[in-house]
Amino acid sequence: MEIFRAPIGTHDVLPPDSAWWERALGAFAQLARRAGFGLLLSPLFEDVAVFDRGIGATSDVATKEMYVFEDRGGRRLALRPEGTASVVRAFVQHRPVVPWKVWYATPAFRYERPQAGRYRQHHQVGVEAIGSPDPALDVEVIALAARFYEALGLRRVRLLINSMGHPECRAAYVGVLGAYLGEHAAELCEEHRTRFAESPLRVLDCKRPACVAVTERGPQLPDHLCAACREHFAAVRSGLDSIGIGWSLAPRLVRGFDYYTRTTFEFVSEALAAAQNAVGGGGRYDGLAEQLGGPASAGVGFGSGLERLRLAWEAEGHHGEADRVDVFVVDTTGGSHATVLADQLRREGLVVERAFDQRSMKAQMRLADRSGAAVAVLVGPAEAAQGSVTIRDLRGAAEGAQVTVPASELVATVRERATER
RNA sequence: GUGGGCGUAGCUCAGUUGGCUAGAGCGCCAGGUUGUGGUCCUGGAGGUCGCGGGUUCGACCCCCGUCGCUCACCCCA
Repeated sequence: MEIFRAPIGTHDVLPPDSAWWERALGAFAQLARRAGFGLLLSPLFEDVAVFDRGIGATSDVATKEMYVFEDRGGRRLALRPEGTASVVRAFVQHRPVVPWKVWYATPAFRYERPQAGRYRQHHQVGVEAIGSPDPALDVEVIALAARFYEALGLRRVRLLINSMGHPECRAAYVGVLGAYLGEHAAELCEEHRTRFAESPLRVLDCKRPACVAVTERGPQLPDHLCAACREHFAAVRSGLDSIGIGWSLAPRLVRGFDYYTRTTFEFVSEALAAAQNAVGGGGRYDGLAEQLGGPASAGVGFGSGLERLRLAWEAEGHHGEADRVDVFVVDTTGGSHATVLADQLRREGLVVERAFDQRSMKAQMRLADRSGAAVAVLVGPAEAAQGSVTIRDLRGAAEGAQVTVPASELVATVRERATER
């Protein structure tokens, strides 16, 4: 019999590692709600065109990394490769009151060769705010991301920001950049030497030393913005300053999706190797809703990869903690008392574990110890006969001490002893 | 899609120039006399040596293929 494995590039997250995921998702949900973002649930797959038109039919993600399939009705669908396009599609479909602020947590799929920090299915949390060009919204979105990383305990995450302008001023810049690259074509890397004209902006993103040397001396995006875009960008930066969020200007930061306008940003972890150091990113996409058939609507958002965040978190020296157990019920009379006692204690809000399969007392005590429980509640023939329970401290100063009390005093006694640590 | 490294118990790995019923540590299970965990001691379960083919008297060890894992490039979270 063949043993099945998770498909290539995918992975299971099991306890105790999954405890970190619970904390991360919980922290994100709380921050998003505090900032007025509501949860959006949307389908994992969409008409391929949503992504083609959304993230740009020429981007790598759309051309060679999408999980495209046909359903039984002949519809061409794709598993979502990122979060934003689906949200904007939902916006266009439902036309909610603006600004529409939503958060999401979702898997994302990209058909590419897996490596460290890169998977075929990864998971993102993010927010989108659609319907307003106000730079205060850019600030709110970026701040949410920054506070999220802080909440996770990440200290070595840096914010890089840039502005790509609106379509007109960007087009003007692309013209200037293209001309400049043409003059220095011979100095570019092998790939871009002949291909720079197809997409001059992509050259800015090239990490090869040759291209970096040329582009860092060339015309810079922020210097070619129109007055309105310049003003918007300045407002975003001063907004970040006003709440103490540090940033670095990254004039050559051009993100992989075609929909970005004006503000673009990326959070990178200094604890991770440069190849996969981006833990989150986003920006404005003021033309995207229109692209998907909706009204002209500004929008801004970000997404963050949970696997990357976990890697960064570990690289910063954090380590996982097991799920906490408050009480372990040991029952040597067959297990029926444990059923009743565990239920009673759980209804009191305590985290309660117990043994199964009628194991020996020694085995149950060993499990109790390994569970990390503060106290064990023991029921044997003697307790069962007299309607009492024995409560034993498993850790702390009183470790090893135990008392036998009437069953009616179970909750009070456990509370008193379990909360000491 | 291209290239490098690796594939032996649940996990981390040993396994001598191919040759006795394939090992260790950890983990797991059970004991160490009277109902009580952590340390210690003893014992036990658990492996088609990724899979298929080839060379050989004989292969975990050599050759070929294949699948998988991993790292890198591209790009991204």
